Amino acid sequence: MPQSKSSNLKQGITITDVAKAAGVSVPTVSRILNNKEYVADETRERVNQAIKQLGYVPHTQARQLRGAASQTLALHHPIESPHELSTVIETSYFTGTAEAASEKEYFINFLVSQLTPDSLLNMYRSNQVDGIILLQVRMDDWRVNILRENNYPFVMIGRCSELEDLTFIDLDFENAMLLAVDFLVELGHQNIGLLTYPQSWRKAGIGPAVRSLDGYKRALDNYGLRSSYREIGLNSVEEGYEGTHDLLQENPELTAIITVSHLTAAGSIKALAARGRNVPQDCSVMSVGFGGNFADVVTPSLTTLEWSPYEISYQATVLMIDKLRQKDLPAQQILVAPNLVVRESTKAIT
Amino acid sequence: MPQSKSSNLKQGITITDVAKAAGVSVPTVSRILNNKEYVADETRERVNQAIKQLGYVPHTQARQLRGAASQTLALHHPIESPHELSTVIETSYFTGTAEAASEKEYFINFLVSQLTPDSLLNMYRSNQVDGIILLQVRMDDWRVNILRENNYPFVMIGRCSELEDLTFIDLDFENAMLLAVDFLVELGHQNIGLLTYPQSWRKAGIGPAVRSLDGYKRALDNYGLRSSYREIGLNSVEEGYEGTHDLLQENPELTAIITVSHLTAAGSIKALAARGRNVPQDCSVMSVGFGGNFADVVTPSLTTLEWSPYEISYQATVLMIDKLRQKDLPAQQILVAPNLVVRESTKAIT
DNA sequence: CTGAAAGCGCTTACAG
DNA sequence: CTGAAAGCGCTTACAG
Repeated sequence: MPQSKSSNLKQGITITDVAKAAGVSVPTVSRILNNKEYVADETRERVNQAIKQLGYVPHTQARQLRGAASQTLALHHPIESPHELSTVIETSYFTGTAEAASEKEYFINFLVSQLTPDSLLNMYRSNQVDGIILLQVRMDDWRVNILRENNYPFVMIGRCSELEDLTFIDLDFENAMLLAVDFLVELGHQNIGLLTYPQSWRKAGIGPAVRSLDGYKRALDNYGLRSSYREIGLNSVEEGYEGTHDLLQENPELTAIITVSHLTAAGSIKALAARGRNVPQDCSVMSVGFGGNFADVVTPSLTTLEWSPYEISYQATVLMIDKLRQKDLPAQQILVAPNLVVRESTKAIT
Repeated sequence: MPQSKSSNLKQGITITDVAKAAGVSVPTVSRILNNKEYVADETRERVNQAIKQLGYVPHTQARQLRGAASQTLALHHPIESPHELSTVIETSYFTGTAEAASEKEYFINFLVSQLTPDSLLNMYRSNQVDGIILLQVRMDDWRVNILRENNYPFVMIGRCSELEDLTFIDLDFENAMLLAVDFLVELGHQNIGLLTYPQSWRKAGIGPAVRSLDGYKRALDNYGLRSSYREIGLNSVEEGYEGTHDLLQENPELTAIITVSHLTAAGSIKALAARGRNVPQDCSVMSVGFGGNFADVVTPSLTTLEWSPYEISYQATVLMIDKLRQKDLPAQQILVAPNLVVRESTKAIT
């Protein structure tokens, strides 16, 4: 097929062309495009043939103009540097969201630019999005406050403190800690340490940080055990390494360590090795966090309590779309329990 | 602020409202919005005030309707199941692309649905996208063929065989293998094995698979060394584990193994340990692939030749946008060399 | 420097 | 069941 000049690329086939070719009016074509009733079968067929023959595709923006929705969602993680984003967000968040959106014929935008209250509202006002999925929600979150106030649709992955009428799906961190401690106690462990989220996160009211520590403390309380934890970074092996040294300095009796990321768990195992303690013979290590390939890469492979970011983001996206399509839907609030996957890094006390 | 009913949410402030408030005509507001010349300073100020006061934001779709571009890009990886996508694509691909697009005021869509020739063309015809960034390009790639034939703009991350007038950025796999072998030979290694991409990939003409093996063979030839490789999967520790056993079965003399993913490298180290060979004392292992946290998680930490998917996808997106903005730009063709990061898994022969 | 008019491609009432 | 008319929110020539 010979190529046409690039100048006439943009002016594609329009609905008018189709109408002409089929010998009908434009509204009739529109009706057929939108599967409305009251169209003669014979007409429908003629028009569909014209559509096929001309290779006609409706113009996305024109369809959205009639006061209609943009059919677009956005996913937002509040982080300053987009480059950093790669280290804190799982690929599966993107693919889960994209997949659900695609299935329901929505578009999805991933917001990476610094978002201000104004630019957030503008997303809605400019009809760029119909709804936004919020990640990394704080107990008191400005995004939630402003969207609620303006009555713009959104859902949270995570949750804030005032939840009335709000739709969210969250990982049940508190319960996860209870499960982790239960698991370890059952193996005979009595000295269980924790390497958890940074103190700054907890002070900033970031859910996982607050709830993980709460859950851990509560679990140890239940068993009458002594707590022993460090609040550290979670995105490097290094931090797990140092945190473990500090933890053992403070409490050398530890026979089990819980971490909140697979990276710090790896560091923990390395630090134990450096102190002549093999995992799992001399100390158990388990990680509470997102699944993925990390757990198998570590030696010994990591016992985990894990969530699937794919499933969660997929579900969040479905919640968002349901909410948009059914205005009167009551708020949905979902807490997801993690799956226990026992690998090699934990062992019963003998 | 009291909440309004959801029914009047959609009808936002329009350009007409602004024009009225400022006492000017609609085109005048439009000119100011678009920074055109010939506007009296006094008028401009009055209008800007009205805009601010009303919280006006232009309607995205309406702007795009005037025959204009959609200002939207898409990223496409050809995979059947979107769920699988999480395991083959790095987060940084998304964030690098999203960041570059955002900076240049483009939107970006990540295509996860099964794409057919028709749906691919429809993306352009419906004005959903102005251009597409292609991942995982095959030597003979139907997407490339069809887009080239229709003269629609695209860029590749990777490259096909017929490159005339095509813009791409690709990882230089062939050179990477030369560098890896150079590095190991310099450490005194003479028996260097390779765990590379699946044979099916190579047969399908997927670039990295073809070029990595070529590069490896050529490098060993240069040094007059014997080649010894296995074509395996690259997305699990397991496959590296078994591939290494097979490799050593065939050639027990190996003192160094190159892998093409950090996951298989981890498996390789585990397999060597199972055979009583410690890394790096008894055998060196190095991985040629994407950077990220994996390298540090592995014990011992992995020596790598690594690329940054963030940088590469960022750059690809810039190439795409440049191409769209400057129609007469000549094709850009960029080959990226990997960075050598020496960690603990390689060692000189003593 | 500014406004009246036309039009982008489509959909939605309204007649018939 | 189908078409003529109006309009979505904006931009682009064209006058003045």
